Amino acid sequence: MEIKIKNVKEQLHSAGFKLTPQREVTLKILLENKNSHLSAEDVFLRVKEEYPEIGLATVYRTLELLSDLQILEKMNFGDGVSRYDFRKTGTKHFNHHLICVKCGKVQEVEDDLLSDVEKIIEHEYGFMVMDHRLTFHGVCRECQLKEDTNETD
Amino acid sequence: MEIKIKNVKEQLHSAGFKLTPQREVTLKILLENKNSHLSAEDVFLRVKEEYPEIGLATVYRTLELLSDLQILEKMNFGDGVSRYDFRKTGTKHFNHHLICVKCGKVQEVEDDLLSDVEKIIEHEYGFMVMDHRLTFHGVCRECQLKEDTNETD
DNA sequence: GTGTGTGCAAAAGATTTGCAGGGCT
DNA sequence: AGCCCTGCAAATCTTTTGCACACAC
Repeated sequence: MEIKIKNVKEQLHSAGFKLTPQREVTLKILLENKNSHLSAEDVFLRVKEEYPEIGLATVYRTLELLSDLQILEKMNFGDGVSRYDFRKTGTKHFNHHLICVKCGKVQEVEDDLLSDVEKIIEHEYGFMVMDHRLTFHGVCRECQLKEDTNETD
Repeated sequence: MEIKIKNVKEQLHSAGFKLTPQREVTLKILLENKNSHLSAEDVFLRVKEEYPEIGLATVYRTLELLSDLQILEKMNFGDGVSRYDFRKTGTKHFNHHLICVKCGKVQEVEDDLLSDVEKIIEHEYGFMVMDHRLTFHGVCRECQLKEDTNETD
């Protein structure tokens, strides 16, 4: 369940790559911000605090490498930047996201709610589903409460 | 059901904008390529054939304007470019997309398959859903047939 | 010494913006 | 005249790439 750096190190080695200090710090930051869907820039800034010599290109290369190895998932919420987070292993990596249009928070939904929908797609459209992305835009619980209290919107 | 330029013209006027020749050609191209999910560049190149003086910035501005007016929907399939298509009016604009990883074709699913899922999200997560994006990645019927015939992949 | 990985700077690609000019009212 | 709209070029932003150097085996 828990992702460990040691674990990733083995995956890197078995694919012929090394766990360099830069990659290790990057991984550490990602582990500390699990489910935060950081952008490359976000990761870069945080890694830089701990490893100031790092270059943005290295962060991009690391994020791409880890995505290729299916350790990270690269996703895109339509705001022009790619965001990265650990790919869930147990759940067939079928996560959904709830994006609050008020506060911008991104919340994960780990339940797989789409198996029925997928069956329909496969039967009705003859489309063999390999993966899916589901994003809901709306207002999160906290912002709904805030709105009720403070009607200044 | 059918979108007409005249109709859009009225929407523009009531919002204080004009239907310029550039905007009209852009609309015409979009109408001719409904459900094709053209990128700004795609639209630009096609408009240019008919209206060579147009600038790319104008196309961007038109696409943004029409998206603001909820005539177009701006979407993003994670390939780094925004794509545009008419927003479906009848269907609560809840369309889903099937993206074929073999041939790149994007197919529309107009059925609303998510009303049950949405209820779960609202009840379980207290999240007020306003819109959603659902994309399936997989292999379309045609490419599956091609693969069966020609096992050269 | 061969190869991988890095930092920097430059390049590339998509989109936005500043500005002067054009047309309509 | 005033205002909206346009084309062009420049600017911006994200991401990728080229290159020389460093480090490991």
